[in-house]
Amino acid sequence: MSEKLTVRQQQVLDCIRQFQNDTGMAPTRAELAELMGFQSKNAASDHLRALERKGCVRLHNDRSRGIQLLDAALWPDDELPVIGRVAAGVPIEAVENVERSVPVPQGLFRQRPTYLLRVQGDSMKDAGIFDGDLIAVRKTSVARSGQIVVARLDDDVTVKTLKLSPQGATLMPANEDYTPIRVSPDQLVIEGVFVGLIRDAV
Amino acid sequence: MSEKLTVRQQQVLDCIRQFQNDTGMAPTRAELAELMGFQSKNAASDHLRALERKGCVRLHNDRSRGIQLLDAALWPDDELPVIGRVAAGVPIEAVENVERSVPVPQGLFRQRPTYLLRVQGDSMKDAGIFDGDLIAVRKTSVARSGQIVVARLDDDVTVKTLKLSPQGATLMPANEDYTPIRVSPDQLVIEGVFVGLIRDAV
DNA sequence: ACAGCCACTGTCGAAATGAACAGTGCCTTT
DNA sequence: AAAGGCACTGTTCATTTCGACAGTGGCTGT
Repeated sequence: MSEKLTVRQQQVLDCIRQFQNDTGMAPTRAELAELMGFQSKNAASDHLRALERKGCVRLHNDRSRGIQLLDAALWPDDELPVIGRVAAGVPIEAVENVERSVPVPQGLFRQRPTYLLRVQGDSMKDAGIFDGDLIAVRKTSVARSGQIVVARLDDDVTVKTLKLSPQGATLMPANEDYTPIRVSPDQLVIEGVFVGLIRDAV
Repeated sequence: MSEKLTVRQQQVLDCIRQFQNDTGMAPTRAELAELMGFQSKNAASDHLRALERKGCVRLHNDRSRGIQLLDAALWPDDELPVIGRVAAGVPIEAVENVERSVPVPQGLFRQRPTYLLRVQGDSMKDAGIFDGDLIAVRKTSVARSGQIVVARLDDDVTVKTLKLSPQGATLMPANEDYTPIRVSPDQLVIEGVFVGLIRDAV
């Protein structure tokens, strides 16, 4: 996107955000200078111009407190694809699999998901993951023991809790009607890790 | 919440919110008058004073654009408040209860939620609602049997499945360690219905 | 060495803004 | 019938606020 901010500029931006959070309005140049400890209001002006140039902020000419935070630019909420049924042998993110797409704002989940996956079956119901739920998945090929992962097993995509032990890897369901699946490391392909869940009530 | 607004006052409030959404700042009295079609900016001033008196807005003296939208009026288009701990006796949406706010895009849930509620306890774990989850709640005072509702019982807020029968209402937990709660209709206050869920993995 | 960015101090005038004062007419409640 | 809230018009005035101009010193890349 735009240029990187200097440390000072980031501080100024945070300061503006804080002020706006507290008072519901943007600071004037004088207030900003006061908050940042500047002797001159022009220091604030300079910073604002820099922030505008770098695309973080929009300044409305001749309007008091005319500082509009362009957080949309900083935190773009892109549309994430919803992966429905995954066809055998096809990469999980292939277009054929995309059911629709949903806007997911930055910050909704602490870890940014790469895509959403429509859950099929209730093998994870004791972990609160139900048939039809959307799970937010961060694409990665490594996972720690205990994480809920999206794994591919012989062209089949499944969601399970990963257990790693000296004896090998196990994919644990969270439903007593299902049995754990032992896998050899070379057979197991991690597609991503579970970072969140979205459920839509009927 | 405080006093009811007149139609005109509601229009003014909406106008302010719209302006703030578009420009990132509150309107001046002159701008507000222009937007509302007033010939005199004092008309805007009068409305602002009324809105302040009714608790919808806070006016910062002698500060330009010093209009701070309060509580319910504040909640911008797609930012929903997250209600954390609910203090006894306090309306559920009171500012004191708001933990933070989270952007929730239109269309993420089929029914638009009014707010998000942080779940405490695991009384609904068999329904896939876990401790710490955020549930999306649509504010309403009526609910159908079988819906998951947010109910208030003697200053206590609880999430349960509502069962209505000729004998009365029952709040059903989804966890065998908890027992159903029978309530008389006059004792039961429905705060809203469950329309969705957001979970953030650690 | 010199240009260019960064991070400031200090001053000034013009435009933007809030707030107070003085009215009007229409309601509703008492 | 009087009182009070609501919804405005119209005006003036003190402040606030922005934006432009004039400088300083440090640091970085070329």
